[in-house]
Amino acid sequence: MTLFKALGDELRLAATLLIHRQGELCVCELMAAFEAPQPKVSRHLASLREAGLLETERRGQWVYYYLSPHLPDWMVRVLEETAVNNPALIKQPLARLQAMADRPAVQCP
Amino acid sequence: MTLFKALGDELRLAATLLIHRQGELCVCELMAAFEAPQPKVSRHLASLREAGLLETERRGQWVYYYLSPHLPDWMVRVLEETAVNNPALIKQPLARLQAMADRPAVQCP
DNA sequence: ACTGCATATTCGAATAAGCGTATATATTGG
DNA sequence: CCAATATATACGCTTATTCGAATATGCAGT
Repeated sequence: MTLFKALGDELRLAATLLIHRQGELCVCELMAAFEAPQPKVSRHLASLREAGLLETERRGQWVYYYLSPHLPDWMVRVLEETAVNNPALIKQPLARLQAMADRPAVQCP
Repeated sequence: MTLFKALGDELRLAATLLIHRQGELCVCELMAAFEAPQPKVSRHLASLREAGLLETERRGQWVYYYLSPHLPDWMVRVLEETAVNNPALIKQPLARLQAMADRPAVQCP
């Protein structure tokens, strides 16, 4: 699966941008952000990982997804170019994420 | 069809990059460059046009495809970033194009 | 060990993409 | 008008994607 094929699905694209923006997110946060059923989110994340875009780290019951540190710089630039010029893609998901109650590891102590 | 979906097919991606690099190309030149049957090339070009990436101009019997001048700058940057970092994508097609005999409007008089 | 929660995977069905063959349209030159 | 060339489209078929529902796995706390 090539980069563009991986980003060709809107959920995968928006999830990738949201994850990049937030540093890392777990599956349940993405479910809330996109109001999508769990298997759907999980499957799309799996294909992003298989495409080499994301990596995962389990912490307790949660699995966190983050941009692969091995992603070539130009791919990161493509993502950032896309994010800057398409804020609408993640606007609502970001709002829902921030409004989410009981987020597992909120970054602000 | 979004940008990334349009570029998700390898022929569409490579054809777009080749067209961008060459300024414009007609269908028969792309057939030669990619050694692909005419309906296949034509269909993929049509979907790139429907996606807003390409526009066409008929000159005589030939229909020339070129990057849409209305393409947002960031999309052009994405294409150029991709081209610079993936030269292999169009290397052989470019060689076949340059080796092509009887090209319709060769640019060097 | 058992329960609950988070995540992953499997399965079958529905939909969409892509392809080759055949055919249609457009243009040029007799 | 006719033939030849370039391009576009329609059709039937095959293969990929995507989905929801159900099930499996993995970890935490009791």
